[in-house]
Amino acid sequence: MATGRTHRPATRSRGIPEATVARLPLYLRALTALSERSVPTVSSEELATAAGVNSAKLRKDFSYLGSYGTRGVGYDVEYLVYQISRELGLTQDWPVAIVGIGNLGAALANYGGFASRGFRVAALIDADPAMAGTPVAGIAVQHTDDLDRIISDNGVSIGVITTPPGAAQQVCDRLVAAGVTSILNFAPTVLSVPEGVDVRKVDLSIELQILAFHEQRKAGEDSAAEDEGAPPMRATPASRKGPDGDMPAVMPA
Amino acid sequence: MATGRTHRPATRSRGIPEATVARLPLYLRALTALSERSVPTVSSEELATAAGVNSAKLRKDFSYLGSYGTRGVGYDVEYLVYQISRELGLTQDWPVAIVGIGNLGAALANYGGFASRGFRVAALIDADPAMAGTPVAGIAVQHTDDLDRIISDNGVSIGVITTPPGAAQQVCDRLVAAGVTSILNFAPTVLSVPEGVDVRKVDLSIELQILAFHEQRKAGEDSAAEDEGAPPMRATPASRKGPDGDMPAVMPA
DNA sequence: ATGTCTTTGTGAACGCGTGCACAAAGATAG
DNA sequence: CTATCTTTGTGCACGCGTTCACAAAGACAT
Ligand SMILES: NC(=O)c1ccc[n+]([C@@H]2O[C@H](COP(=O)([O-])OP(=O)(O)OC[C@H]3O[C@@H](n4cnc5c(N)ncnc54)[C@H](O)[C@@H]3O)[C@@H](O)[C@H]2O)c1
Ligand SMILES: NC(=O)c1ccc[n+]([C@@H]2O[C@H](COP(=O)([O-])OP(=O)(O)OC[C@H]3O[C@@H](n4cnc5c(N)ncnc54)[C@H](O)[C@@H]3O)[C@@H](O)[C@H]2O)c1
Repeated sequence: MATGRTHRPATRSRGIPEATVARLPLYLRALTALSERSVPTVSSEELATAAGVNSAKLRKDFSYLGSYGTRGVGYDVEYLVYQISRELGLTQDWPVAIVGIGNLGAALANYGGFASRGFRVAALIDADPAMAGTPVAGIAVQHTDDLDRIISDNGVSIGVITTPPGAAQQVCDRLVAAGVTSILNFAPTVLSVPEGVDVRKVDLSIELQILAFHEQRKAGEDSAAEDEGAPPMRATPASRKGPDGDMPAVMPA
Repeated sequence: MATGRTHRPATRSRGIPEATVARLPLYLRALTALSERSVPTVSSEELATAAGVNSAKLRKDFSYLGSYGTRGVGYDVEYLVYQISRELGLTQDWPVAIVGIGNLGAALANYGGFASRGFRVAALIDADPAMAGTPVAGIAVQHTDDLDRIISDNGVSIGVITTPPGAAQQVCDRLVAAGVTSILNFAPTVLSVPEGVDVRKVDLSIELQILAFHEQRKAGEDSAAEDEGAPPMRATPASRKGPDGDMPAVMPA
């Protein structure tokens, strides 16, 4: 088992804070909408409202990219769209491979907004031999055996994992070995990757649990002193187990 | 149009930091796996590795919940599973409604891990009349017209939005009006909600763009001085400006 | 009971992100 | 050209989150 980094070391890329990078797509989306309405310029206040952020934060974010605004006027929409697109690397084409074409993988493959910004679904890969050749979203599913070649041939550097949790680490290792350096992981698994590989995870279950936490707090504020059930002192509280298992799948021994 | 909060004011719930809350599900998942292997106790070091975090961070996180560890030994797995579950509100049942049963909505409805931790898909709602009555994942899809009643009848407080972006705000407003106070939004839209309503967003496009940014950086490190294409210098000189009339496009009127 | 050894719980320092508040910059009018 | 007005760009302070490092706490052996 590879002793890889689990956490990316807060790269602080070229002076642009990570938090800012995460907001750039938000600005870009709002700006694109303005562009489509042929709005020539926009103030930081207006744009901030559209993006749902503080205007000072937005100005500071833009200041990391350079001084693209005009005082007294605002920002030129088209110019800013171009600059942010370039900064995010959206002016070039990014071939993406999706591994695990089940419910979620198929939905992603069918997703139109996927390809709208330079991201192109270059390959669909699944371990099920029965799926090989079957077209999903107009693309024939290919078998895992050829993963290495598929990644190389298409120059894929971004991989999307939508396999069951138990297979995620293995798939991840193979993707990385084949040359993938960025992974978007939908499986509820902590992935270990070598230095230099970025992993971002999308975890529906975690999101819901965070919501539930706050939800419980809201409900508990009124009925303050609520009796708690007896905490099991060293007992088995009938742990409910999911059908999916939700296996973290990290560390075998 | 309601002037709702877009940002939750960093509630700082009962002294537990938001960052800690976001990690609790991660710990819970690792602990559940240990529990299924009948591992009785675990040290902060081991658990931290399994969850992919720093051990000091984990201990500090747990310290917010109370002193549940034993020095020299570690943490009792079962007990900790129970405590975290209770803290997250997972000991109770959370009926969830999914609105917009398309590619993504159907995938979510079919997702088993959804129901594995107290979250129960109570209703599927869509605006398409043709879908009304059609069973998806064993549940009949209901029409948007009955949204209000469906939410009330099932006591739904958590709503999931998987409609097209244009419909998201409207659906959100109706959900909130019906009593929903937590929303998980998959549509690429900035939602406005009144105070007291939590919104979390899952945005695939943003994740990919963040990956692309770092990917570009990695690639550009070697081929440093790359010539940029001609940036479009100021398209329209802008005669007419909409100071307040031009709405930023994200929120449909 | 005493000593040793392991691991927790936390004080303290540090760095990052956020938001205020304002001076500088430029547009626009007279 | 000068005055006024708008909006950017940023210095600064503050709070949150992270991490180090270690004393205290308990288990376990003798
Ligand atoms: N469906 C959802 O809404 C949803 C939501 C959140 C998270 N997830 C997670 O996403 C993942 C996929 O979910 P799903 O509902 O699509 O599951 P699924 O069972 O429908 O699809 C999984 C697919 O992966 C393929 N697969 C299995 N092992 C593989 C391997 N080693 N290499 C390549 N392909 C392999 C299977 O053949 C199958 O087609 C799971 O980890 C799940 O926990 C799903
Ligand atoms: N499919 C994906 O993988 C994916 C990924 C990321 C984001 N998204 C986003 O998720 C959303 C849904 O994506 P999708 O691919 O499932 O789209 P889809 O078109 O397949 O499904 C949308 C569904 O919403 C229903 N709908 C439309 N207006 C409605 C309304 N007012 N009330 C209730 N239902 C309504 C439609 O009838 C349809 O069934 C979109 O906003 C999309 O941008 C999808």
